[in-house]
Amino acid sequence: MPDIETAQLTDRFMRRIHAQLGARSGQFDTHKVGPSGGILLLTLADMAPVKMHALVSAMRRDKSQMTRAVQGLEAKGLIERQDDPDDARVSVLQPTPLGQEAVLRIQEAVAQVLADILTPLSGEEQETLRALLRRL
Amino acid sequence: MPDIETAQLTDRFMRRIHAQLGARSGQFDTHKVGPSGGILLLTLADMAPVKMHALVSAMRRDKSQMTRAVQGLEAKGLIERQDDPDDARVSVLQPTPLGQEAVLRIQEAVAQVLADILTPLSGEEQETLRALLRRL
DNA sequence: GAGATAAGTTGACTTTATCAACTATCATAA
DNA sequence: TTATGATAGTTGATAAAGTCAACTTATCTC
Repeated sequence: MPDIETAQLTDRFMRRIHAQLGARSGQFDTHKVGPSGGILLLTLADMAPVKMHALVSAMRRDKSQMTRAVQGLEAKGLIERQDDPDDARVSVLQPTPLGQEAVLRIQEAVAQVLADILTPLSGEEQETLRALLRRL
Repeated sequence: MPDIETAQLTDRFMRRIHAQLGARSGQFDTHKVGPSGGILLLTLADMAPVKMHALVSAMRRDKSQMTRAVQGLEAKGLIERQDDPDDARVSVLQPTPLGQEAVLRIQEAVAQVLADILTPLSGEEQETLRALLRRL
């Protein structure tokens, strides 16, 4: 009884979110951070102040990719980095006020899209889904 | 109560599957179809015989991308296409015997990875997760 | 202090995704 | 029945993400 379906379903789910966000990106992605930069920014804001390697493992991205993504957000003035006083190797990241505004807009858009996609499920079921995913 | 988390969790989940499959791809991806070609092949086999546009909407990919992916699998001798007698525009796809073997190997690998990642959940919970995703 | 390890960065490259234009076929309705 | 519009698939060009290895600088451990 091999479970392939879960992977396929998850893939589809992700694609739907992605597609719907793309469709309305003009309305909220005022800084053109794109889907990848978007989730990064949200997660970063959520964890701020956060060190890069923490983000890398939290988001399961390659560190080289993270470097470039962070540089992008930094160049747009959405986040800023400080040196960690305890360890000269690490950068500590956090959103700028401008970044915070962007976060709010993106959050709202994502929440809306998600609410939209999740409508087939009751509130309770949505919570169940979240809870299950959280445990993985 | 904006739900951002579900998107983040799903993203992470997908990345984990992806990473673990990549790690052992040498053991099962004998035709180098890659992750994208892999899921495509599985889905295709699952729906076979299937028309391209059906695959496009089932997998939520761009049709141009689908064209190229299909050409790739075809060039590797894993799938074959026939003309639909009822409509000269459409191609009907299905795996070749060689493709079938590949499907089995990939299925096994995906199932294994998934079983691995889903261990924190009980069998019942895994089924719940699948059921919820299926309804989206 | 001498490796061994970790945090980031950079470079080169592959894989996916996106978007518009185009061909060929089919569907319909005046 | 033919003009019009839609659909299936292909191609081209380009952009966005991901991957992998090499490298620098700093920290840790013995």
